[in-house]
Parts: sequence; structure tokens; C-alpha cells
Amino acid sequence: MDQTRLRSLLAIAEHGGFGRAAAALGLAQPSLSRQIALLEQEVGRPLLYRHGRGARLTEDGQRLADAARPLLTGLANLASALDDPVPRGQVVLGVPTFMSVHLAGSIFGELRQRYPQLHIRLVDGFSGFINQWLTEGRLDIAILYDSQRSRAIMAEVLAEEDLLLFAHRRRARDLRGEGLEQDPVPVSALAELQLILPDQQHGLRRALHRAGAHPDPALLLEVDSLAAIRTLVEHGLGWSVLPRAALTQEAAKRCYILRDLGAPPLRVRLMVAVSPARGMTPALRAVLAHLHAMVARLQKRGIMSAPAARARQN
Amino acid sequence: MDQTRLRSLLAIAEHGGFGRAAAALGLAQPSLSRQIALLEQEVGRPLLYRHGRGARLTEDGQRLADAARPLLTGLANLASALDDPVPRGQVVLGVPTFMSVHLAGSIFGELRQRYPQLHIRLVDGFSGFINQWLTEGRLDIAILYDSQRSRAIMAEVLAEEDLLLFAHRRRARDLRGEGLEQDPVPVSALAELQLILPDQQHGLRRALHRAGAHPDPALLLEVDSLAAIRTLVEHGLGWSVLPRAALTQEAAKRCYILRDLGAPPLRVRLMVAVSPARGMTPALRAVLAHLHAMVARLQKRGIMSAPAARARQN
DNA sequence: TATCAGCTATAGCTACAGGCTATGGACCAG
DNA sequence: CTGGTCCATAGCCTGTAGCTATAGCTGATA
Repeated sequence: MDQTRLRSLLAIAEHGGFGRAAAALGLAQPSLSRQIALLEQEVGRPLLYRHGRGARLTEDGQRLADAARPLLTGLANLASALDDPVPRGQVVLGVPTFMSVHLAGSIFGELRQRYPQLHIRLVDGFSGFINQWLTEGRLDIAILYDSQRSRAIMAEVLAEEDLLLFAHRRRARDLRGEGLEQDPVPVSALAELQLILPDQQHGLRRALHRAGAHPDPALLLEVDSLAAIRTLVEHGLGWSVLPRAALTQEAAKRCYILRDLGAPPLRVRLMVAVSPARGMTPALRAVLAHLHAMVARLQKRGIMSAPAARARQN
Repeated sequence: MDQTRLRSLLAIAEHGGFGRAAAALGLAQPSLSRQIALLEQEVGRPLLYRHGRGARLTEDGQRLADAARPLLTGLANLASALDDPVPRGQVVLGVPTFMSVHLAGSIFGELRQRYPQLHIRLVDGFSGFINQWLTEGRLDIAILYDSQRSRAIMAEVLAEEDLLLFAHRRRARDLRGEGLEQDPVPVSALAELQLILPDQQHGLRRALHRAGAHPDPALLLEVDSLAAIRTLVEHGLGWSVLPRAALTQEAAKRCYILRDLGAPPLRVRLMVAVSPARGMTPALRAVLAHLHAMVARLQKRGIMSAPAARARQN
């Protein structure tokens, strides 16, 4: 979203009208009219309510303005980042289990090489554990799902991931019996399947719960180990649900069935959170930037999606 | 700083060269060359190290890239802000004493009006106390000086402020005797003056200490109350040091002397920090945005400065 | 050391985004 | 009803950021 257009929006909000804002910004009023028109077109809804004596932010406009302001001042102050000292020291990074494989290489390769004085300890676990460790101060920074109420700072949305239903090929008849031959499989169908899932406290279960999935307790194996879940699924003992990034290996093998889940697709938001016990040091900033870069790479490979507005018009 | 230029920088860093990055971005290589040249000109230092086989980030470039990446993804994901629910609930905001006068009006006026369901409690105190309350979870969000080691999240730099030395006019001879008729007064001169300052644990004292100011204990009154400091100074009992924003009243009256302090000017960075005990809710986002807007207004009035790179060439 | 391949910088051109002026039309106050 | 204030639209103009072509540099290799 364009910087100058957002600044225009803020200026109009601040000065209460196009004309006054234009004067303050040192440009002509019609220029602002056009910029705002384009911005409103981009987001697909009105951002300003024009009344006879000027203009005020609509509710959408207000939220956009609130979200944009810190980013814009951040951009304006970027030069000061050059004064920060070089990242150094230890950073303990917690990630959901399946992400460690995507991260390990670049963390101990690129990042280590760039900042030799920066020592990173990578810890993985189910997101419930990660969350807990973060609030306990055992982690400095972590990747989490937004589905859990965290006492830590939810700093930013990193990406969105589709959740996929999967099983060994020999279980194909489970769905065929239900008449669920084509994607997506509705969430309600989970109640009929033999499922292998982690415990309630983990983000995955919460996301499923929020989406209205109610696994039959009689058909549910609760297993808090990704490796174990994989093994059980491989042996055809049931179905499981995991984010796409966790299933790159399974997607490559022909012996698995991977099915889209829910319409609209069932998704979780991946957030990055910073420990309460740690200031935002240059070291953390470097790790944060690296996580962003890594996620961007996964997005490019189609494994994750950019977090999008849920209700977009056009 | 321009968004597309920063994206160019990131792309080159990622792909290891202008040509490959240009291909990835879908544009021609010379375009990138020019954008980067302009960016480097803007920050006044080289950001990329060109070697025969491509280009790599310099240390400055790396830090800029690290700082920019989260901002850029934030901008790219702005549309999702429109989906956030309306801000509501209680937020406890802590600010340094002297800032409450600049804030109170707009907090309980504009912000209250915009979000009727958002209830803000404003707490002020010396920054040492604010810091402590924040880590204890008594505050949700706070404005602080960066000079203290905080266990809270240092989210962002808001602004910089000059520290001014001031006293009642009748104490002018203190400086005249030292031959300090013209600005700025060197920091070392503080050792010779009768000073009235808050306790060691407060940001102001730490900033002075870091700048090499060593007040003579025999000439120092330690007073942890802004009102009391003001009164004492008004009665001519000594000199004090406060940020410019705290001295708007004194600046208007003719009976005070206000002097610049230190060369380069002695400054403190104003940060905004979020409580460990609170997630980044829409309510907090709204307050955060409001603080940014308020600080921008103060900057426009010349009371605060934008945080700038310390060592700028041109 | 000389050569070549691969990369970036420079020069000059073009096009479009974003600025401006002029003007029309809506809205509110008196 | 009328005048004033304000935003939207139309049409023009300029500057920026894109493009192609080419020069110049660098590092690898023979």
C-alpha cells in the first residue's frame, strides 16, 4: 500500500478536511482527492466520510490509519537503524516443530555468517509449549499461532497457512464412504474420522475448535509429538491435520492423500512474538528480519500465503 | 524512505546481484542500479558491496535491510488491519510526568470520541516509576526513555528530545562566572552548578550520566517530583535539566533562563513500550497510533525532533 | 599475464503517475 | 434563497522511474 497515499489519509484525518490537509502538505486539494480515491479503490471501501464542512475517517479508515501510523513513522525513522550497534549475544528462538526444518539451514548458515557474534539457539515444540516457554522467559522470540490467547506480545502477523487433512493412501475409503471425493472436505466430516491430533492446548486443536470441528473422542488419538503423529499416519492408523509447511515431505510421496479442509479454507495465522523479558535489541531485530525473509521465501514457493483481508470485495 | 527502493535492496540482497534481482522483480537491471544509487545517496553510505560476481549487503546495508523488512511486510499486510474488530476495553497508559499535559486533552477528547468503547486510564510518574510499573504489569503501554535497561518490550522509537538546562533568571551569574555566556553549555559545567534533579533510577539522570555529567553531590538536591523541582527552580534554589517538552511554560515566561546543553546537543530517545502481560490487541494498536499522532504534532511545533541517524554526512 | 565472461554503471529516451489550474456541483449557515 | 465553503472532475504538464544500448570494471582461467 502506497506510503504517500497513507500519509495523505492521515493528514486529512488530522486536519479535518481535504483543503486544509492539502495546505499543510503543501500541495493542491485535487491531488489529495485523487490519491484518496485510489486508496479507497484499492481497499474496496470508503475510508473518509465527506460532510459539508470537510471529511472524517470512517471506521474502516480509522482502523487503517491506526495500523498505518506506526509503520509510517518507522519508515521515516529508518535512518536511525544505521546507528544501532552490530547484533551480538545469544538469542533463543522457539518455533513450531515442523518449522525447524525450514529454518535450521538458514539460521545456522546465512545468519551465522552475517553476524558471527550472534549466537542463536533454536528450540522447537508444539505451539502450546512454545507459548508457555515464551511467557516463562525461556525463549526470547518465537513463532506462534494466533489462535491461542498469549500473554506475550503479539508483534506481527507473519503469514497464513492452510491446514490440510492427510492420511496414508490405504485410508482413502474413509472419505469415499462419506461421499467426499472432491476438495474441500467440510470441517464437519472430521467428526466421522479416526483422528490423530495433539493435545487441546496446542494451536492446531484450537484452530480446529474455532472452526467448528468436533472430533469424536472415541475416534481420537491425542499425541503430542509430531514425529509420532507422522509415524502413526504412515502406518495408516488414522487421519491428521497439519499446516501445509509441515507436509512438504508427505506431499512429495505418492503414498499419502492430502486434502483441502473447509470452505473457505481452514487457515491459521502465523505470528511472531517477542519475550516479555527481553528488550528489542539489534540482535532481536536481526532475527526478526531473518524470520520475515524466510517466510517470504516459503510464500514464494506457495507453501504459505500472505495474510490477507478476510472480506475483500473485488 | 521510499518503499520500492527498500524492496529493491532486499531483492538484491536475496538474489545476490542486480541482474538476478531485476529478473525476479520483473524489471530491467539499470533501473535497480539507479534506485540503489539514490538510496545510497539518501543514507549517505554504501549499502551494497559490488564484487565481480554480483553484490552483497554491507554492514550498513544489512542493518537497514533488517530494520526495513518488518515494516515492509507490515505495509504489505495493511489490508488485514481492516478486519480487526473495533477497539474496546480498558488500557492503562503510563507516561513521563510532563507529558501528561500534552496527552490528556487528546486522549480523553479525540480518542474517547472515536472509540467510545475504549476506556483509557492515564498514569504519570517519573520514567523510573513508569518503567517499574510496566514490568509489574500495572501498565499496559507506556512512554519511556531508552536510557534505562527495561525488561519490557521496547517497541519503537517515537522521537528525540533535547535536554535543556534551566533556572530562574537571578541565577544567571552562576554561568557568567564560568564564562559560559553562549550556547551550548558543556556537560562538564554541570559539576560546578547547584543542581536539582530526580533520583538515579530515572531516565534523566541516566542520560546525564551516560553523557559524562557528574554532578557534585554536595551541590545536588535529589527530588522525585516534577512539581517540586519546578517550585525549587522558580524560587531560584538551583538549576535543573528537563526535556524541552517539559519546559513549554517556562520557555514562555521571561523570568527563566533556558540553555542548550552539550555539543552535540544532549538528547534522550523517547520510546513506546508495551506491557509483557498484554497481547497486541486492536485497543492497544489504537492507543499506539494515537501516541504516534500526538508526537508528530509535538514535532511539528518544534518541541521534539524526529529520531535521526546520529552520524549523517550531508 | 592476457583474455573472456559476467556483472554493474552511465547515457539517453519514453511513458505514466502524480502534481497543478479551472471549474462544476453538493452542502450548510444565515 | 443565497453565499460561502468544500470536494470531485477534467485536462494539462512535469518529473520520476522505467526501458535499451553500451561502456567499463572485476575475477576466473588458460
